[in-house]
Amino acid sequence: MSVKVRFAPSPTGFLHIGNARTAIVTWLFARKMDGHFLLRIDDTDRERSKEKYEMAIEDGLRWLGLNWDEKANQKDRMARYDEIIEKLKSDGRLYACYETPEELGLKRKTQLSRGLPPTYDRAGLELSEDQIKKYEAEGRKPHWRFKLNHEPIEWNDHIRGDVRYEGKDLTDPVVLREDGSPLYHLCSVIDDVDFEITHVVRGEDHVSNTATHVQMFEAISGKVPEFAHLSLIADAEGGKLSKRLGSLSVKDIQESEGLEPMAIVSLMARLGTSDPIEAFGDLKPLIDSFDFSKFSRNPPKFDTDELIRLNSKILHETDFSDVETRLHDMGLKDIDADFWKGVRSNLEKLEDIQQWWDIIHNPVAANMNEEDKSFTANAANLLPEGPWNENTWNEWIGKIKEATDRKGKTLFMPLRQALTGMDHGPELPVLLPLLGPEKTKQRLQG
RNA sequence: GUCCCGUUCGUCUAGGGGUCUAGGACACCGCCCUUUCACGGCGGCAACACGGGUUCAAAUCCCGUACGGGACGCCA
Repeated sequence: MSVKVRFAPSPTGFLHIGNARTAIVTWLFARKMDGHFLLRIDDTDRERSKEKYEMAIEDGLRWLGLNWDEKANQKDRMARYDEIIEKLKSDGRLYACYETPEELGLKRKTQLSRGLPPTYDRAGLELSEDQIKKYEAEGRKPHWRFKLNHEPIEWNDHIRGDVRYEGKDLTDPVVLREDGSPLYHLCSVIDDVDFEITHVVRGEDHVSNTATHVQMFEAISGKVPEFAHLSLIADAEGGKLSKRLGSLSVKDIQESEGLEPMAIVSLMARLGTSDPIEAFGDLKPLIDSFDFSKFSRNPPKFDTDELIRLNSKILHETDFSDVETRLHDMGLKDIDADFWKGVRSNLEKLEDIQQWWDIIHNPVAANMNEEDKSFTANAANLLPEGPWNENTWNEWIGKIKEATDRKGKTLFMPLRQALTGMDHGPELPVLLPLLGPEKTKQRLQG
C-alpha cells in the first residue's frame, strides 16, 4: 500500500512556525515513502477563513520548497459531508442536543468546581418527545453529537507508541452546529476516508481528538489510518511558545527576518529528533534521513539564534547562481560570481552583503597609525600597471614584499584597513578588482 | 480541577538492569591552519529533576513530589 498524507491548515491566519514544522515533517515522510502529499484547506469555518490566508499558506509552502501533489478545499465538499451525516444519523451514531452554549458552559463550570472532568453528560440522549417538542416550540434548534462507544480505543502511534483511551472518559464531540454546518472533526475524518489518507501526521494537541476520530473512521469506513503525533515546540525558555515566536509566521521569517527557507526547513526537520541539527542546502538529505522513530516525545525548544546560525552556514555554501536574481533585485547589479564567493563566508543574512557593496562604492574611514599610513601610501606606488584583474593582488603583494620587510599581519592589516576601513571582511584579492585602480590608489594614499 | 505525555551536558538527543568513570551533534573554550572572517583539523568544559522503594546491581523498573507541555469549544 502506498503512503498518502495530508497537511491540513485552516486559512484563518498565516502559516506559523509550528504549522510549518508539521508541514515539513509530513512532507518529508511522504517523499521518503515515495508517497502522495495532499494539501487540504480546512475552511469549514466560513466566518474566519480568508482567501488571502489561503494564498499566503500556499506561498509559504512553495517558498519552503514543499510541493503538493493534490489540493482540496473542505468548503467544496459540503454535499458529501451531508451525505455521511445522514448515514450516521440513520445508524444512530449522531444524536440531537438542545443545550445553548451558555448552558453547556454552566454545566462545565459546575463539574469543574466539583473536581469532575468537564465531559458532556449525554442529556440529549435522554430527551423525551415532550421535552424535544418543548425545545422546538421555544425556537431552539439542535446541534448534533457523535455518540462514542464506551470501549477502549487504542492505536500504535508512530511517535508516541501505544496510546490508549477509554471511550467513557471522552466527551461525545459536536459534529454539527445548530445552523446545520459540519464541524472539523467529521469533515476531517470524511476527507481522510475519501482521499484514502494512510497516515495522519499532526501536532500532539490532536491526540485526544484522534481517540474520537478512531471511532468515526470505524463508523464511516471501517478502516482507520495510522497516526503520528508530533510534540509541540516550546520557546527557548521551555515555556509555551511565546506570542512573538508563536506568531512568527513563515511570511515574517521570509520578509522581515530575511532568512533562507532551508534554514527553517533544516531546523524544523531535525529539531526534536536524534539526528544532528545541521544546515542543508537542499531537501534531499533530509528526505533520506527521515524516520519517525527518531522523533522524541519531549517538546523541543525553538531558538531563533539557531535559525541565524543555520542561515549563515547555508549562505556560506550557496552558489552564486542561486542568489544572482535576488542580488540583482536588491540593486546590487555589479556583483559577480567571484565577488560572491569571496564575500559569502562573511554573511549571516543575505542582506549583509549590502555592507560590503557599500564599502566598495562609498568612501571608507581607515583606522591606522602614521607609520601604517605611510606604508600604504608607499604601497600605492607599487601597484602594477598592467590589466586590473584577479592576478593584480598577487603581483602587487610580491612587489611590496620586495620593497619592504613587512609580512603577515603587519603587511596585510594596514592594506585591509586602508581599502575597507574594517579589520575583517572578504578576501582582498577578490575586493581589488571590484574596487578598481583609481579607488584603490586613492584609499591607499588616504 | 480531571486526564494524557514528558524531565539525561547550555541546546537537540543516544540509552529498555550490569558493557555508563553516560555516547554523539550543535554551541562554548583552547590549540593548529590562516592577513581578517569562514572552512578544516586536534583537544577541553559540560548532564541522568528530587525523594522513596524493588534488586547483588537502577539513567534504565515501581511509587510519590516538583517542574514543563498537551487535552477537557456549536475553533481547527
